[in-house]
Amino acid sequence: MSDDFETSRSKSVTIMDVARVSGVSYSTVSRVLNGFEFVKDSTRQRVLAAAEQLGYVANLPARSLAGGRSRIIGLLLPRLDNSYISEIIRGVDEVLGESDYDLMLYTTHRQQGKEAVYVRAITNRLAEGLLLLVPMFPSLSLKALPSQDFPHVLIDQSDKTNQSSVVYATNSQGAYDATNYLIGLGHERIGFIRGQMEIQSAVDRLAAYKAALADNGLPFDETLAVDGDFYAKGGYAGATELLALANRPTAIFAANDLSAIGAMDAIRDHGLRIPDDISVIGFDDIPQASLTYPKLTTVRQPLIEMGRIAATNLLEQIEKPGTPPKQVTLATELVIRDSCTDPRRR
Amino acid sequence: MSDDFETSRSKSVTIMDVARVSGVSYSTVSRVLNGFEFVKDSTRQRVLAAAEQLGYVANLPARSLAGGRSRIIGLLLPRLDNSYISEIIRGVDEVLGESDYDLMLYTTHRQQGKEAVYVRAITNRLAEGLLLLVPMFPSLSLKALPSQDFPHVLIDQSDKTNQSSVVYATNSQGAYDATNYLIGLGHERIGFIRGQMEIQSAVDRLAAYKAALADNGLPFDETLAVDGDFYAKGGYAGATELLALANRPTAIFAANDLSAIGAMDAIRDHGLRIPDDISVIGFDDIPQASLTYPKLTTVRQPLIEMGRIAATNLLEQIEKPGTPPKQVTLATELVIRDSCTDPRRR
DNA sequence: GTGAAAGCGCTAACAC
DNA sequence: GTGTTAGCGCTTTCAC
Repeated sequence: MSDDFETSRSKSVTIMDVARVSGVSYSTVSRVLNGFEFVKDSTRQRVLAAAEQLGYVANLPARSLAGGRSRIIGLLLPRLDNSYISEIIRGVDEVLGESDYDLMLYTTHRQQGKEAVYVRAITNRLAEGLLLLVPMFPSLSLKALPSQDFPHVLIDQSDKTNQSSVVYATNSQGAYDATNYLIGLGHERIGFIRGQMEIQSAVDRLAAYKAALADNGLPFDETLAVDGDFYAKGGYAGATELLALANRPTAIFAANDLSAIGAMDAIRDHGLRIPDDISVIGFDDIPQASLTYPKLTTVRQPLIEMGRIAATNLLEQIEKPGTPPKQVTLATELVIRDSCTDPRRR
Repeated sequence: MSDDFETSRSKSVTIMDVARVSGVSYSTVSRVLNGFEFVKDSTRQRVLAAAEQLGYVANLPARSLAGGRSRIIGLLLPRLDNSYISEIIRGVDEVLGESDYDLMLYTTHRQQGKEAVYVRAITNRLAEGLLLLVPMFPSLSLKALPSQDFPHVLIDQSDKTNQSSVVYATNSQGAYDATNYLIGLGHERIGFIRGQMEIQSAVDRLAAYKAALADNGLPFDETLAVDGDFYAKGGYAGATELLALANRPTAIFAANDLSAIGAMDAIRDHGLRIPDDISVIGFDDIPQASLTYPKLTTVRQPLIEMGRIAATNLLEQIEKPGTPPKQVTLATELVIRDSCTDPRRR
């Protein structure tokens, strides 16, 4: 009974306990635990042994508060409900798994605009670095950093100021390639389902679509570019709008794969075949893209790699203060599968 | 310049600052910030205004250390690389998003066996509660808890001791239903691709497969139950093994959808058609399952719901200490799509 | 090399 | 109702 009480309720072991057992002062224990160099080897061994024996585990809050390293990095993102984000997280996690940093995950949910509050909470002695996947208004988050020097990386964002490390993909080139591919196939009326236009990649992709049209001497028809939201639902609605057009398009370029998947559903619900009646192309190449039927042709964005690079860069900033911000832009790649064909073939 | 310095480098604002500005002691500030009742309304207003004006943000480590609420809950899981896990996380996140708890995500990666260390680190004043998605050796993690009373929930795990809150699905019933369905279709030689047998659900599913066979007077053929790993790779290998059999099965029941997807690839690579030549059924109903071609028939496990229930239960334990552990088992459901058919039809 | 002591920002008795 | 005070467990000068 009393034994039970001891085991379950006894306060956790602190450096004081380790100090007592190993017969040194607790500041020496702290030194050993932090890998401080100037400690006699025999003392070090003794302390380590005592810590091991006692099952010592550092109290992170105490360490953080005292100005030590928390070994926590924060990841701020809007939500978790799509695999575009999951893929990026995986990349981050892979890198963190090899280092010994832990991940604090913050999702802002619908609390849009709350980013600044989160940023301040995370950076307030909690995390040593921050990964920002804030598609909407990155500058708001940036301004909330305690200083421009606070280690941070913006993911899927390009930077106009060169003040922050960023990881981005060639959204413009990718969207240009996709449009060009469709045009090359023989399409002249290409619908475009937009992403959320508050997001930079959505803007870039739409602009590139227009540019490709123009470069090929094709007119930009306002009615062919419809609203979307980067989700299947918006893709469905957008495609439905497009299909209702008197002179409907022979191909649809959805701003991302999720929209494309929604669009495919809408097309099927209208009794049309893909790609025979209408071609569909997406963007991102999320894992689902290769499983759809027909398999979705899309523009691959190296999501895992983006997460990995962002994390690697962040750790570098943390380990080597003063490392200048780095802007990385990764290449996208057109992945041709089965959802597009020559419109004249039908 | 000096202004810049001020904004970016100045120490973060603490309750001391708020106290000074609002002209009260800092313990009063603490009271107001913690929603303590016995504070004069006018003081409360003054403090709140000062906090707002100064842009005060709580220092979490300090609060935790002082014994206050960290409002962090930990989620310990093996890895992030499949949507089974992503779905559960989404459920957790949904609930947390409505409360004001934040999520600390720990992935043990390959560091198998390290769970205990993580558990102790997380529970050591850092998090107020812990969600455990530790398929392998749950008891190891459980033993590392500071006490049995520490708020925690085991996800996708059933509990023999009734000491912990758990959320599980009816794996046995689900696997039984799947096997029965195949038998009802007319299959007599049904291959089974196992999951990792250190995991309880893998064991449950295999046992139920055997039970269904027996209940239908069908023999259990050892060579028909092959190794798998709950991933596409293992599913591919398992199916390949099955297809090489002299008297190969007419249907394959894969222990989860990822394995089933791998199996489908193997089947196609062997030049066979699904479901005409061979039927395939999975387990989980991850988002990809409805996108495969043909669409995968599977046993649906309510993953998001499991995450949601686990989080809800955890918060309840935190808010109302003394709440007894709760064992929740959710129903699985056979989702019939297009990957299975009558073997005599071919 | 190692110990002593201050303090990180906050909560929670305890006074008044 | 509100102020005073003692820690929470740790890092980090500063002595010796």
